[in-house]
Amino acid sequence: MITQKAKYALRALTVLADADADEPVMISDIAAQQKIPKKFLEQILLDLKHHGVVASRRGKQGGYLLLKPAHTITFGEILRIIDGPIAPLPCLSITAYRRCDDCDGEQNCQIRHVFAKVADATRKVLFSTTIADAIAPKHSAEVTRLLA
Amino acid sequence: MITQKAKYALRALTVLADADADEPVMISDIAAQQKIPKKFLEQILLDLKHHGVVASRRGKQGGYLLLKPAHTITFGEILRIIDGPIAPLPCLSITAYRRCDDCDGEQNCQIRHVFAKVADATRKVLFSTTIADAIAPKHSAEVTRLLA
DNA sequence: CGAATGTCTATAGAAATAGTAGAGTTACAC
DNA sequence: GTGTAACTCTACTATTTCTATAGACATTCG
Repeated sequence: MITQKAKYALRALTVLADADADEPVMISDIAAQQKIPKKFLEQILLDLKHHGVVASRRGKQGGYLLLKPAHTITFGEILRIIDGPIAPLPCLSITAYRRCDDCDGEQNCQIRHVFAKVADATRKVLFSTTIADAIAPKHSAEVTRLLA
Repeated sequence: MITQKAKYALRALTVLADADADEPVMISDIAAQQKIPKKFLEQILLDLKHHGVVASRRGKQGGYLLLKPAHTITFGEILRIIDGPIAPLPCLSITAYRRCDDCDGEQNCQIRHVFAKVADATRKVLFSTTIADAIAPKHSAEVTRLLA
């Protein structure tokens, strides 16, 4: 299961992707439109900002906007930022590798082989699907094919 | 990430699969061999027993054994028992479906479409890989093909 | 009988999740 | 140049989940 926070993040990004590229969208508007607790959303967007996904303008007429085109923002990228590693086992994580202290010998680990396949399959989907695909489902098959 | 508990469960099952089909293996032996806290493993095996995966014998010369052949016990089945739903979203779970209260209209949910693909890909691997595959990695490709 | 083994329930500490609170900073409008 | 509407940042909290541990009980074999 992905966290609620990740779901909020992805939905917030679809709102930004739907908006004019140069028109900031206020946190309150995103929160209202997607039924996200406003203060919680603040944290999420700030996090995304610190990771270079979105930009913000302060003060009146402020708000958030995408820092790069929607079709370059993948689901996998966002999930990594919000929920952490994609991999089902620490010893299979690309970004946060950690040895399993209870299994000796990764080559021999009977579990690892199976979950390596799971991780591959999951990554294939998550990193070939973008925010742009999400807001234009009709288009997604085509984009997926282009990125394959 | 799968839980430590699920990892323990899968590893314990590989031990049972490796043993003689009619020779019960003691909890202590499994725990020692796989470095699993014994009392924790007790709970896990009991849980697996209640779900019809393993059987047990009490008293001296007691222990646990598989209730069905190793090649019929899938990773997905075990993960469901120990960790719960496979699906990344409650509204995509087969065994524990729950409506997302914040998204109105599942057909329109932009997130759901993507994670449905993730769920499919994950299930494909998890339910076509068995404990038998885990203990005989060389054989796994063939079995996977047969089950496909 | 008695010792070895599984059964069951309860408890507990640590971490993660899902928020909430509030003081601070910036920038536009007037 | 002031006020106010917005984002920024840190801290706090309640709830749940995870990872065990403890101990009394039941069963079986020798």
